[in-house]
Amino acid sequence: MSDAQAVVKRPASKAEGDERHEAIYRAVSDAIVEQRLKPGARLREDALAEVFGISRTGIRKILQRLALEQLVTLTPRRGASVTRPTADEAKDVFDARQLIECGLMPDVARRMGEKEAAELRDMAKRERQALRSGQQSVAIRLSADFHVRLAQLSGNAALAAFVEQLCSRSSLILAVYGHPGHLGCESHDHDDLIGYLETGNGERAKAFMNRHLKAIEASLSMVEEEENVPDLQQIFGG
Amino acid sequence: MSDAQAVVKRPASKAEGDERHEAIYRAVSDAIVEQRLKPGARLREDALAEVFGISRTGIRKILQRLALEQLVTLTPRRGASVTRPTADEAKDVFDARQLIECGLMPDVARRMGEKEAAELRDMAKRERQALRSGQQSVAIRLSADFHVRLAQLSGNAALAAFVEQLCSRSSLILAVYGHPGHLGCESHDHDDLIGYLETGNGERAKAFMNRHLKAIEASLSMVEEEENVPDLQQIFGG
DNA sequence: GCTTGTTTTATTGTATACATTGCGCCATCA
DNA sequence: TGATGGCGCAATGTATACAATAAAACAAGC
Repeated sequence: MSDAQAVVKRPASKAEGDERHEAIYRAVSDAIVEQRLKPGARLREDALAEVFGISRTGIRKILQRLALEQLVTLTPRRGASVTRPTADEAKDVFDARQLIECGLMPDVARRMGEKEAAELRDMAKRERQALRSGQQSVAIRLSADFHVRLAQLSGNAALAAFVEQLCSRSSLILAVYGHPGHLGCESHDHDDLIGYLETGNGERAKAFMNRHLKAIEASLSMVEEEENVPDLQQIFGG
Repeated sequence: MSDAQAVVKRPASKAEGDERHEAIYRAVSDAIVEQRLKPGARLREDALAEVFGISRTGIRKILQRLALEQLVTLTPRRGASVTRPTADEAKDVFDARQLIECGLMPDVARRMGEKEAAELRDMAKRERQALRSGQQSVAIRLSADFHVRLAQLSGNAALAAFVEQLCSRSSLILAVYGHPGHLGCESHDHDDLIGYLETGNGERAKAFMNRHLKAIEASLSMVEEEENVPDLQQIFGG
């Protein structure tokens, strides 16, 4: 195998295509979760294609994936935009998180080791730091990552993937219904939770997670913003 | 507006494209869930494109959606094939169903009305009939539909969609690890469950669903079929 | 001046063509 | 006779070109 003359022209032509797509997907997904792309923002295919240096074909694939995860909304002939969750959807998402994340706590407590606890504590610490230094985007991301990592520790990949989706959607919900400057997760909540899990107290952790999520949901102001010109609609709708 | 000469050639060129895609998606999805496409079956883009009369572009979109739902596996440069679930995945799926479907039972019992009960009874009846008349594919589908409909009755769209995915995957799992001729759900189990739900006995229904799912999982023979020539792999892997 | 109809433009939907790559067939050699 | 290497084919990955359509800008009439 003569590897001296082999690949010189394009190191990205081989199998990096998939990696690149994955990277672009994460870039867009991160921007949405970190609320740098706000709900309602339009995502034009041409613009994305130019920014990331690939064709519209690849962009469409990524957009469809994001649409299936409910992070972007694909309107026929109108294109893609960051999803603006409705109040109903918000309730469903938090109810789902309550059922699943709480239900997972006993398993997590059972599988919790020193290494895992240390990793979680590090995440919680970085989240607090980001919050203190005013890096809201970073804090939001770390908070979501914390919940996702927790679900992953349960050992159930299917549920972990679903929790990941729910956390991403929660970020959108906070962007729409949350009070500005008030992040969902209280700064020390996550540390307290780690404590319960470390001691193997699954039921305690479950109850705490329940309160934790309820507190986040309660902090939202669920006001569906009314249509700008609803008068005509009401006339015909009534 | 002279509409006499306008559109004569193709009445399907307008907005039916989306409907058509949805129909094709369902056709493939149904074939997989009903086990007419067995795990491991290859799904060539050209072949599907020709069968359904659209271009590969549309087929790829559908294939990617199915891949995100874990019904088909997309191997780079190798194409699509019906997913063959591993034993680990099977365990995760059934654990997830246990947590979610059982957790939903109280809500379902609360929202259960006469109309809903009648609909469920009809589904259960048709399932029994299909089972008796040897229509295995129909029975499998109706059984999955029953569980999905149940989840929908909880009122939580996010969880219902997830349960739908899990049920589809369960069908694949049964195809691989189930005993031939022995369907997952016992014929009268679903009727019993409806009874508990009708009387608003959510906790009873929850416990019954728990046993029901456990019974299905227990009926599987979890033998991972070993690789044909694993010796070399083990030498290098170890 | 505001509304309505028309044209223009910009953006998405679809198909097809080309490049790339994995796989099977076949010849050759031990 | 069996294994190995090369070769051709078939299938996917990607980009681009063309068609369809909705939004917007603009003009005309009430």
